[in-house]
Amino acid sequence: MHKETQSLPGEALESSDGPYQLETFSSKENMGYLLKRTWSVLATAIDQELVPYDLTYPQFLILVRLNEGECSTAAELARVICTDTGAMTRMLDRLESKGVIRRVRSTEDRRVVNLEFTDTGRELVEKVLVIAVNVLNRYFGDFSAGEMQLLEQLLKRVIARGN
Amino acid sequence: MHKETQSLPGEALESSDGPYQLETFSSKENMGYLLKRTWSVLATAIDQELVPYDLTYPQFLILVRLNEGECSTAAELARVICTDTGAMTRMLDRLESKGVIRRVRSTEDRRVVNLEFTDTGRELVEKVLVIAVNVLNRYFGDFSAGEMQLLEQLLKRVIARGN
DNA sequence: CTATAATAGCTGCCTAGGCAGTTACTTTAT
DNA sequence: ATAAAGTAACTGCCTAGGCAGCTATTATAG
Repeated sequence: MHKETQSLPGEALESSDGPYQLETFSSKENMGYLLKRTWSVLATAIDQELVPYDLTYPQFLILVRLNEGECSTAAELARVICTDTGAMTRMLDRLESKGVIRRVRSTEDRRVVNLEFTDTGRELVEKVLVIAVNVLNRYFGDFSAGEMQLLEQLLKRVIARGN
Repeated sequence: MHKETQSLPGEALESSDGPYQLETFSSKENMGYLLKRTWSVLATAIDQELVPYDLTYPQFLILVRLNEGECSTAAELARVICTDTGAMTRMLDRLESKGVIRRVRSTEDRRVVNLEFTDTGRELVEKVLVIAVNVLNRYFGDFSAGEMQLLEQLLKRVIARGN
């Protein structure tokens, strides 16, 4: 069952006013498409520059989070990255098999596995962080501080609606 | 090999001015993260509303493109969706096995396979189009026309830089 | 006309995320 | 103290996209 729309009796189930209308909806002009494309441009650019380091963009994101120190377990990472623990387990498998992180079972709470950088992992983060910053600057280089702030606020309004 | 940065000799390989700096970079404040989250909010909302129709958001996007009539083959869809033909083949496999589209080998150019809606497929698009419009309106409902236009322009500037 | 290039669709192999279920452990509530 | 609830990590099964390579067909260049 899908959500009831508060339409007039006999009307089609469109209703809901806002910027979009059924008749003028375009698959290449709507915000969903534009957001996906924009993100995709950044992600593929970063991905390409990470190839020499044998890292993907999603893998890079994990390393950055670990490096910031607010997360040290799979469950915490899953929460901040907004993914599930199952996906995270496999993500960490890949990073562990690449030798950039290590799993260390906690002694205080034996359910949790603490994550640590290996030496190569720690060196790697420093190097690849620069890449992400440079790519972002390449694509947002001609944005003024005001424009950055504006874009940020508009996006955060949407995010806030989705919890 | 990664791109050369035009840094001063002896300097770290940061350089490249723009909104972001290595020291202040935050994994949860940068535009890459915000764009991903924003898109994700919309995508999961639409995905959830599509569950009763046994469709996913990516599948929905294909149906909308076919419905708009500018694409009728896998290669054309792959181009406009910005994916590869391999992924598209499998996407269409799923849609065909669900009985919403049909593959019809072309007689003019025997390499191409033309895509057609089945009757159930055609009915389905009409119904689910409303859903996407309503979700977009739900998340952008309090955006003024000017704000929509502004957001659109900012995003398009980034997209334009990535070809 | 024929060799070459380009194109359409497909396949295998990889990363990656969503969902449901499982096991081991810990917290809480009675 | 024990039962119930919650939590961490993991697994299997699904959709989905990126990349490389393949075949059949068509277009192009000499």
